[in-house]
Amino acid sequence: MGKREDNREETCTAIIKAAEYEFGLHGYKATSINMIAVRAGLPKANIVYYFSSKEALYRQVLSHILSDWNNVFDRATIDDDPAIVLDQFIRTKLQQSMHKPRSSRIFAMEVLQGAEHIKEYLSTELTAWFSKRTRLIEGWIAAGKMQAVDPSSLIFMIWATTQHYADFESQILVLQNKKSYGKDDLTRIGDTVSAIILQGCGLVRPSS
Amino acid sequence: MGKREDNREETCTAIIKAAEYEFGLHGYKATSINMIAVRAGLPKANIVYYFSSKEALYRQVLSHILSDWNNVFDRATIDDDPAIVLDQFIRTKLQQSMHKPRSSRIFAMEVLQGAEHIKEYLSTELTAWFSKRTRLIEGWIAAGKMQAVDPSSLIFMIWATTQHYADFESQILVLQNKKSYGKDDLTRIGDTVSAIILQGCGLVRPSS
DNA sequence: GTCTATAATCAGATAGAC
DNA sequence: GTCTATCTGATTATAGAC
Repeated sequence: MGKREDNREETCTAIIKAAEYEFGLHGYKATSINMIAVRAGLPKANIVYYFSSKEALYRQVLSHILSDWNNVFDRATIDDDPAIVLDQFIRTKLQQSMHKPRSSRIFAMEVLQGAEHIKEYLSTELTAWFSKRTRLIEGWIAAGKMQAVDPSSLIFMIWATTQHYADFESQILVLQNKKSYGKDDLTRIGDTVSAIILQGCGLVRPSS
Repeated sequence: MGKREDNREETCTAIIKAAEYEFGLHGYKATSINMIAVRAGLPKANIVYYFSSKEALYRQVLSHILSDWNNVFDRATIDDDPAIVLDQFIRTKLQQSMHKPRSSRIFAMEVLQGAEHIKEYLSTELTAWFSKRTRLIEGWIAAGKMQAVDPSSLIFMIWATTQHYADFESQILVLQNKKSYGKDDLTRIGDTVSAIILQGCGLVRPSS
């Protein structure tokens, strides 16, 4: 009995991983249960057996991705230096984006198509996170720690820029005549993006 | 005969418009020919009659979108003021993004899924445009008109930020508890984004 | 040229053998 | 628990009537 349950868990994990891969490549609708089954090395009926439906599996994949999205920014307070926090936030996001591009793409496609499956997450968890962070930025501005900027636009700008490298990877690689990102790319892009945004908010980048 | 051809052209335009709408809402795969037919007010066989296949219609929609994408930036030269050009570029892109969100989303989904249908456009037209623009920025930097920044990252940053408002509209509206963008949003966002990016490049925004 | 009816294919989900 | 075979429905594309 113990062994069986272990197998079940392992199998489920393998299926979610395969599903994440395929959904991240083709999107929800264009991914068939069979594609996932082939990648997981299982007959397609097993997929449905473990996750009753394609949509249920997709929801599992989504929540698996969202649970992975915790940031440095989460723990920042008004006493912290906005330059250090924002720099870290940008670099961490960029790293996530370039390290797990398929997760980012699944999320992007979900939002692009109306975010029907994650409406609740957006309107509860993320909204709470977002209003805390905008208030923190307002606090920094009020305390004279940074220039007056619209906090929402600033956060969207950081999200947009960092996710762009995952979501538009195919375009970027063509334009730069590359096959994949290198380690130097991550550094160069991080430096540029962080420099522009920090300086744009009247902040000085930490020298570390 | 003249009348018939006129009708044909009108019908084709109506179909492309309907297709753009539906593809922009659900993406390529999740949009059925029937959805397009219903929106265009035609029987679905007519869609296939005018555009031999779903994919051919999709390609038409894509090229229709791409032909619409000319920017202020296109005509800028080294003698222009980078502050004015970049400010205009940002605001125009933002306006396009918020005014035609579905076009932006079709393009985004296409790139997200590997850009198979527009590989040629990316590697010819867009690559040419891109290398011209990066060289222009390098020229400005060499001429001391702006601070040294990585030109590619700067362009990607502007693309990412401006498109974000179309592509992630559903997320943004939830987070800001709105039903749609207002005219004031366009102004506020344009001001913030332009201010951060220009200041981030060591430029002073034109006062107009 | 325009549309109805239909063929051919492929998807998600189920029933039931092992 | 695991897998094969099958059902049901939807989709693209075509054939052919008007």
